[in-house]
Amino acid sequence: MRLHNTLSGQVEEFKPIEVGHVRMYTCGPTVHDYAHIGNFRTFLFEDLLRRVLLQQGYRVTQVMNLTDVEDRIIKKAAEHGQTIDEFTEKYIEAFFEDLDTLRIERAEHYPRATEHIFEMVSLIDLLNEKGHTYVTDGSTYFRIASFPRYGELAHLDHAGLKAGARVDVDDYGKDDPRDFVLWKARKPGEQSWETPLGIGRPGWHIECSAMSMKYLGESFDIHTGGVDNIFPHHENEIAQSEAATGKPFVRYWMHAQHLQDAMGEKMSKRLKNFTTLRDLVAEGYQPRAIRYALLTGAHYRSPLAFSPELLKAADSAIKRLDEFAVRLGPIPTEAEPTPDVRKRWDDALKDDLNLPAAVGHLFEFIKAFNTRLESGKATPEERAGAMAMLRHANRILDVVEFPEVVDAEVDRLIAERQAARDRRDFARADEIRQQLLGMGIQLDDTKDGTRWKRVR
RNA sequence: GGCGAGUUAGCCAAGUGGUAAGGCAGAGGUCUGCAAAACCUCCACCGCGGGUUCGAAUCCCGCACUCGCCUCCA
Repeated sequence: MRLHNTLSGQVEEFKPIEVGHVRMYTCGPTVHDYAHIGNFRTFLFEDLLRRVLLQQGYRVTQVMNLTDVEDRIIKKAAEHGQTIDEFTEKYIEAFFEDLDTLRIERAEHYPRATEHIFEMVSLIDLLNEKGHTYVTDGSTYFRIASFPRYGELAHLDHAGLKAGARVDVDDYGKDDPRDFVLWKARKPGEQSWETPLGIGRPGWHIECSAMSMKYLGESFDIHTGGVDNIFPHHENEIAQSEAATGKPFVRYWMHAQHLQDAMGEKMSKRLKNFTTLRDLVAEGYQPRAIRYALLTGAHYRSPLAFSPELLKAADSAIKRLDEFAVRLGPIPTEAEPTPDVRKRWDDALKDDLNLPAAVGHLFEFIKAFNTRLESGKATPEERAGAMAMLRHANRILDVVEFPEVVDAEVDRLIAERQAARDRRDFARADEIRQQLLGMGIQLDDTKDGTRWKRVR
């Protein structure tokens, strides 16, 4: 298995620290609003990574944080006259609903920042002891000058950082503009925690270090997020984690590219050019088409422009997969996937999660196998293998609807209609077809007889 | 200004040295009581200009354009 590592900028052979067990931390949502589909592109990339690792036989321990204390949350909660918990509850709930809608597998842990204040304070304490911090007006800062390797992940050198640095955009004082805040002193009206560091609240970056190390250890395998997290968030995580433990923090950093709007601009809350999952579902798009579009529309490291056309193409492609399943019919699933196709599929995914290529191989196979089915050459064994292959692929894609095994009533009506057709009573035949359609069953007449499938 | 990614058919997209996967859309055909599906066929000289090579979308140089990051945005 090969994965792209932002640290080296290269695709590298993946080897977990513990043989057969992958520990990964996936940066989760800030629950100040509904997540938009750009956010979900990243979460789907992480779902892909998780599923591929599992399919490769790894045990996976995945942690996804819920950032529930942050500037926007504090501001909005105050505007609503609510506590942080009251305000974020709705969006946390919505987030999990959205994960289900997109069939994103659950991680093992979803730690919340507000429930790990103690761990964060402990970590900051450790940084204090080791001389990486300073305090100004009750806020604690990380001194970047104390961590020479700073900039390694984002490939920025200190000089470059200085050139790009702006002066103090927030209200907190720093010795050096590059430094970042670990603990923010309480400001009037803000929810705060009373700790040995003073009354205040944690900075953003420290939560991920504290929570990832709590659940995964001081060194773990994979840490993911959107590319916008590379700098400063992940860079800061490395600095504070490694400064505290003296150990390598993360071995493989993986980042998903952005989803763009139809104009090719980054989708973001700030630009107000975003779409939520809920909007799309309300517009009548199938969730599985959204899943398919975001997952296969482009390799995860390439930008993807989102458009209605993309969704429509996804919808049609899924229908083709459904149709293939219907055509193979309800058959046993114990068979092994068609070997050569399986190999091409697996190899593509093992090559830095190249799902677009894998899907290409799958469709190539489907096209060829349809030809065999058409000519009547496909053996029952081959059909079983093809079905197993489709199921194998669908363990990653999770978009196909497989035909149900039997439905006696449907079979009876189909037989009755066939009898009508045999005596050329097409009026009766069409009547039965309409009747079944009313039951959500669509009939397809083929050379091999009549097939049926459920329609929406 | 610094760093990085990218430019492949109408749209999306894979492809890192041997003369372009796949999906969507489109055209024609086969099949068919009808419908739908399926199948077959057709549809790209890979941003521009040089260079290396027997041979380049793939390597090198230059140019153009797009996008991202450069302090709390997945």
